[in-house]
Amino acid sequence: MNTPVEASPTALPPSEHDHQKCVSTALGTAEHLCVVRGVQLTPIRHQVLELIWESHKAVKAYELLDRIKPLQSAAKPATIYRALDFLIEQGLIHRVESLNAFVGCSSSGHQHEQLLLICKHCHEVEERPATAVMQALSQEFDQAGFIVHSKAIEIHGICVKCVALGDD
Amino acid sequence: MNTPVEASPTALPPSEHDHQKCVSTALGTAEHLCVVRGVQLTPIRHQVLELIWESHKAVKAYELLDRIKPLQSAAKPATIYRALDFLIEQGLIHRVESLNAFVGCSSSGHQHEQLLLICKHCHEVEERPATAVMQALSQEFDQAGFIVHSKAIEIHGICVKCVALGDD
DNA sequence: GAGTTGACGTTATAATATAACACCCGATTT
DNA sequence: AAATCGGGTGTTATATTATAACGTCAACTC
Ligand SMILES: [Zn+2]
Ligand SMILES: [Zn+2]
Ligand SMILES: [Zn+2]
Ligand SMILES: [Zn+2]
Repeated sequence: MNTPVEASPTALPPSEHDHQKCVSTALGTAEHLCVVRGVQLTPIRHQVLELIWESHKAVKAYELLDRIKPLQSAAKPATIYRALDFLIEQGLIHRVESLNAFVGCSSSGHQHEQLLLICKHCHEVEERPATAVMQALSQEFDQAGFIVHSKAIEIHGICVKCVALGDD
Repeated sequence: MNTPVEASPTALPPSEHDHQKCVSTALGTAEHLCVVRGVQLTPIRHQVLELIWESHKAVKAYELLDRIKPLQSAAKPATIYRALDFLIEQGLIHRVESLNAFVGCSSSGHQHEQLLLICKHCHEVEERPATAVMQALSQEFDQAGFIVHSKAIEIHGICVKCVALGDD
């Protein structure tokens, strides 16, 4: 019961939802965390984060490059990759390994390394804490004697919204 | 053979183990499955599978390309990627998404989409069924209304062998 | 024996990512 | 103030990973 500020950023992910709120919450949290941590959310980094949050879909690095050029005409691959590295380090975005793409983290500052549910139809990515899964995983690691550094749990399929639409 | 055909292919993964047995079991199983399925384990595909099984480490596509050239001097990227596509389709290898690399499947023909434990120190990949985890996952998907097509569960850290050696 | 299919050869290029070095600027030190 | 330092960025080049497109050949089929 510790954080009043970051109540429930994007509990429901893709639906008819107030996406402006997703964006403003994500950016607000990011700004706050960076101040607290004494790291710089520079204009470039902020813009990249904003571009990533334009939707709940995972975005490719070169797509971001194209989209940031109107704002940063000098942008080159390194520009984007450096911003992405920063945002990942700060836990503000996730890299989706199985897509070589990036998606906003909807629980920045909270528990990380959640499940990613990736819809093949609408391409949106839903993040879920899945505590039961994580507990089972911990037991598995203990059994295996494996010391975890990081997890990538990426599930591809059809999201509930698209299932409802009959797209499978 | 003194054991039933697919008894325990590589239950223990990286240790002082009879790796020749890993290899011959994997290749034998592959040959058998391809016959049963009426698909062709051509020389190129067989060689690629063999090269992948040289160790329990995940191997890069271009590494395979270099290593197959002595045998197939005409080999080009497409040669390798086509063989890899086939082997993945047949469930004989896994693509390790977070490494852009490939590793032999130690339970070909059995249940798939297991946990991959990837050691940052020795780079070996251990595959585990982790049934408790998979059950918890299924429940999670039911709750989310998500229809699964495929899973990539990749855990990075230090394996039990390297922990024992004090490398963490 | 014409048509179809699957595997492979070959060339080219696309897509993803990093290395290396230079410059700027603001903060700290002298 | 001058020197120093570090973080962020600009810039060029290159490395790494992956696919597209088209041709050939051999086997199988009708
Ligand atoms: Zn939203
Ligand atoms: Zn969907
Ligand atoms: Zn072995
Ligand atoms: Zn290890």
